[in-house]
Amino acid sequence: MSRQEQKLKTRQNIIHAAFSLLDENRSLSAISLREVAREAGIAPTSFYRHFKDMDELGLTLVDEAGLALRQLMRQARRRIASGGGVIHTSVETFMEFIAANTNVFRLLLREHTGTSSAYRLAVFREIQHFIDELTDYIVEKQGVEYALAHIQADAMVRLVFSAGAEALEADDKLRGEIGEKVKTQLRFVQLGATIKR
Amino acid sequence: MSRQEQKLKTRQNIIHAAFSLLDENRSLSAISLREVAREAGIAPTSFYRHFKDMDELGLTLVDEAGLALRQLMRQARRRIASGGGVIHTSVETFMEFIAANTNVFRLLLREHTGTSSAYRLAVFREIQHFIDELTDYIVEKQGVEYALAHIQADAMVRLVFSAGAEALEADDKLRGEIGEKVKTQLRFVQLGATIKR
DNA sequence: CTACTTGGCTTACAACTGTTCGCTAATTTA
DNA sequence: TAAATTAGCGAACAGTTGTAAGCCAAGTAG
Repeated sequence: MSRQEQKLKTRQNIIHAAFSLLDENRSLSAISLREVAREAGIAPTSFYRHFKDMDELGLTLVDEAGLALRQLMRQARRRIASGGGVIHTSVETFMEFIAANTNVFRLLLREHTGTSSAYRLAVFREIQHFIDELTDYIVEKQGVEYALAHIQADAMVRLVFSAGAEALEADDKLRGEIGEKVKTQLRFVQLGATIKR
Repeated sequence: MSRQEQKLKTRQNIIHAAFSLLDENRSLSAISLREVAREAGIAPTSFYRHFKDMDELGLTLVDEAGLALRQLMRQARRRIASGGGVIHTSVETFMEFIAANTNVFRLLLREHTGTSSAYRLAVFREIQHFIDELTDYIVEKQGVEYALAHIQADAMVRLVFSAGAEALEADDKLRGEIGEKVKTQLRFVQLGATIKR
């Protein structure tokens, strides 16, 4: 294994270790450099060969989470194209994402209202990107004017993220109910935004 | 000053000190017992004369915040009774609350998705109470059936809290825009929930 | 007046933190 | 092959943390 390869692998070990520490009781600001190093199987001082400090690692994790979010969007669009209601399919896809990437979603959710303004901003940007894409979709498919579509998309994304937060703590049965509830709420928003007045 | 009075006063000093430490960069889990003691002007060990540990103090703070939230509701109802649109008045009242009790709202928001499940549950209950009250109001005023009213209230509260989170980081001008946006979103939800189908 | 209770203090300790320094061993470059 | 680079390590540092033990002084109860 070449030097570069080895270094990259260790770097990914660190990232993976950090994610695994972000369970339901820990936020980025609550995990220590030494803990991450321990979990990654390296000496504390070796951490510095890969990241300047914990903040730099944290921003990297937020980036990774944002990447996962964008993949989620693409997957949802693929599914919608192959039939099925838009709201239904989107919510189902989102709920599956949360179940499969719990700690990734938890990171976004927690740091969105967390103690580091840099993290907050980074997460905010990722969510904004999410809203923008949905806005374009609504303009295209529903023929709503842009400003209104943006407000609609904003509401929808907020409701879905909020439902996701609730789902994080719920068991399978409850998750199903949460999914149905948020679908109803999204339909309310859609109806309210497109109704002739 | 009697012994009881003195003790109560110190206890409130501690609570006040804790709130003042909960600025934009600190959560409950990020403030230490010693810090609170320092800010309250007592020795670290004296803290134990009033609270078993930081968790007990934290739950007390959440309770206090919940109390403030209920006062907010009462104030909003009073204002609505004396005229003005329901959505408009509610959002304005809420935004004023955030401006005047920033750290209190921040506490609720942060611990809602925070690292302590006890705090999360406590905040969750306060918000649920908020939703229940709004549900009753909707049933009474709009004549919507209970289940539907609850879903509507749930969506509205989530949107308002989410807007509040955004407002926390915004300046006055942006806060105004956020207020207008969430009003529009609430009207969407209301329209969508009450429309004849 | 005396005895008791108790809020607050000082001292102390072990655990943990981030970070500096200098070394080693192995890959890469010349 | 010789020289240079560098990922990783161990030891050590000063700082912070929560909390235990014991003392004191002042309010309270008899």
